[in-house]
Amino acid sequence: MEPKTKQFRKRSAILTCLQATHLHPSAEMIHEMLHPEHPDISLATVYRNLTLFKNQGLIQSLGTVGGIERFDANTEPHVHFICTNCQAILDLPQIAVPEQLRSTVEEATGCQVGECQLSFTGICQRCCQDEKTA
Amino acid sequence: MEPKTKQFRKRSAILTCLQATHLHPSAEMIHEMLHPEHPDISLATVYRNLTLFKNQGLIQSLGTVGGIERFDANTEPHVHFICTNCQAILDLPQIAVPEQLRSTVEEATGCQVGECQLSFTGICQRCCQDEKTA
DNA sequence: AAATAAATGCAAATAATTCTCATTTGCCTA
DNA sequence: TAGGCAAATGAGAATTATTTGCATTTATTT
Repeated sequence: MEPKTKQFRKRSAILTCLQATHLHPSAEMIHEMLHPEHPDISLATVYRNLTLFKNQGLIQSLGTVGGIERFDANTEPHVHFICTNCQAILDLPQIAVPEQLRSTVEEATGCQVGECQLSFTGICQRCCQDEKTA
Repeated sequence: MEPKTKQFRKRSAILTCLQATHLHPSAEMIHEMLHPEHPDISLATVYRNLTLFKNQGLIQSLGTVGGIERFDANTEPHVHFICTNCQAILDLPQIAVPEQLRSTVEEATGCQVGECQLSFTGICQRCCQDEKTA
């Protein structure tokens, strides 16, 4: 569903790229992934549109890994595994986010809870294998 | 328990400061908190020692909030609330970390799980009140 | 076609963190 | 006690992810 006008071609490309990948990429990763098809998209535009999408609630930030912010087009609450060796971020659809805790937190603290993030860190399967080989 | 030698006075001061606060501070916050008693501790030393403590497992990083890394001397798994308005980080001792999920993750993915982080974001009680007042 | 508004590229600015290197400090040994 | 050594530190430069200013392009509207 290409946008009718050319006005948002680059913007759409950025969002589509993020929606199409499992990599939970950084701005620069997106910029590189787009380069073959859209070599005229600048890194600043990627950053600007990611900020825009974030404010619109179209995407979410997963925070920084190794000092670099990572993004996810899946805004449903779900769990992540972060490899501290290769910086890969994997979805863990096997694990449920304890959504019912939201109200527990609100009652216990008087805070107004928005998001809930659950993530595990460690060494991913691929890196475990590579360690053995090396 | 002041260290026997003067060698680690500054290092100890940094760790003690982090252990004594609930604020989950950044490097700069620690630097400022230390300033009255230790005006001769440089920010670089705070950063260096925090990195050291982290590698030694004496403290943990909570990731970045508003682009700034925050630290916690409590390395036990526990849950946090992060206020997206004032950047405060609160402990949520009322909520248990789902530790048993660790093995679930390992079995489901073949990853080697290290840490588990559960955090809620939203508006803290104080900021909720301030909104009404303003 | 002109006017207007939004989107973008480029390069400079920003800011948290890291690094370099000279200096200080404490410890160990002769 | 003096001298040597290694670790720790301060100061500021360097690094680097991200943001911003501004001129230009692009699309829409009149």
